[in-house]
Amino acid sequence: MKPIKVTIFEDNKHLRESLISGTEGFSCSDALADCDDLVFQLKKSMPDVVLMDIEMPGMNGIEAVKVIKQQFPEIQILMQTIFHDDDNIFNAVCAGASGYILKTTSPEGYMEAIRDVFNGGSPMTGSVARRVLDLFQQNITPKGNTDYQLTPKEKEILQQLIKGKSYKMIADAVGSSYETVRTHMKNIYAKLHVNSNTEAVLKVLQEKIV
Amino acid sequence: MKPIKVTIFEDNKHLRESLISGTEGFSCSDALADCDDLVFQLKKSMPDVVLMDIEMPGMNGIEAVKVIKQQFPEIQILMQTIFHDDDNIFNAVCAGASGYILKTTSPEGYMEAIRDVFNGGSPMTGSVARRVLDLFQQNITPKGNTDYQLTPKEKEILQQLIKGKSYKMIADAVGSSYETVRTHMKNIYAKLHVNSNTEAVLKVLQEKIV
DNA sequence: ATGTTTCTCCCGCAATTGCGGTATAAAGAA
DNA sequence: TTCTTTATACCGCAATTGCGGGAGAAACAT
Repeated sequence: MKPIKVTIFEDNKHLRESLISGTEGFSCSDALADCDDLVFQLKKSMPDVVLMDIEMPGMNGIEAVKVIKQQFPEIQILMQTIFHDDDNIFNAVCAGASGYILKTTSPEGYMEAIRDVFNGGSPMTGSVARRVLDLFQQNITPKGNTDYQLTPKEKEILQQLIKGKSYKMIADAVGSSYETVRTHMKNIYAKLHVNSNTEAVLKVLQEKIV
Repeated sequence: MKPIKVTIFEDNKHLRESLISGTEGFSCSDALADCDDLVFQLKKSMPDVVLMDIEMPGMNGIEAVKVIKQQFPEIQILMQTIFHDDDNIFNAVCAGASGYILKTTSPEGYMEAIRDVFNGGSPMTGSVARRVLDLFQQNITPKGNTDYQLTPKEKEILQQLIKGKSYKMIADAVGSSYETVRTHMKNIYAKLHVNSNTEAVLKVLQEKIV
């Protein structure tokens, strides 16, 4: 088992450098006090995980996340901060950070979090998770308040339609004849008050019908 | 400080009932083995937090979440499960659950999680958080990773197309002839590798082109 | 000066779609 | 039982779209 290579961006880097280097299964590929030559440094050390301080001198930690994710999308980024500043954490998450921990976290917690991001997880506190969740739920549920009284079959056909299929393909997919699909489509158009394929697809996607 | 009122939905409910009742700052308002009369039961006990098992007899735990959130949006729901089944957890989160813990969680972990959801947090494991995060970032970021080399005019036409307009209407909108629009569309189709109006619209919307 | 790209426009033809009918059978409600 | 809804299926015709060409003008790069 190869050790997880970690690069640390932190003001007082020596604190955690020894911790990581001294723990089984981890290796510290680099420890930097600022974000100068960010890309160059990372190219040299090529870490699996970056431990990034949100409060950095010079380049902002969140800016750094953006740069890293753009240049090295495969590197997992774990944010750390002294404050429990939801806004910053939230921005970092949007920028591409995969997890977030407080600096008050125990050494074991640190290693656990690093292992978690490396394995594709996103360790974070409940309050951060909630903020992400709220925005997420808001985005996926713009409330299909309008009811178009579509029958099950009609919805089934619409689901195929919004995959970009033609009537023939839909007929095949839902097990009805081509002509039957056409009949259903006529009824769907009437119910949705549209008069083209495209309009129907747009209405379904935008109003989250089916 | 009033105790946090918790209602438990679980198969072997007695396990946790005593735990919650016996802990300072918590009270168990109810403990139910199934989701019969869900709304009636909740009206009676009016809990702050619902501890819901994802694997429930009768009504599915996720369905229950939907019902509860619709009827009592202020109740916080904490999911619990034996398995680490990302799909179910993910669905639960979409349905309105605010947090998620494994049943193997320690008693202290349980109380911590309940306190967390009550206080507006969303306790969850790293892997669930990651799934939510991924979908979230996908919906937020312009996602311009794919470049189809569309010309300005082609993009302009696509913008009209995703409003549901026909070629004739587009021609009018962009100030070109019907035939010109058709020519552009041909080129667009070739660049996007699609062969129908619907597919083009879907690709543009999904990949946030234009 | 020459080639490339972009925008422009037209023709033709096949396929698909939009819309108007008609019609039968099963299921459910009145 | 009769009426309504849903799903099934077909016909015809007009309009639109998809795809194959060709072709000119302007802008831009080499």
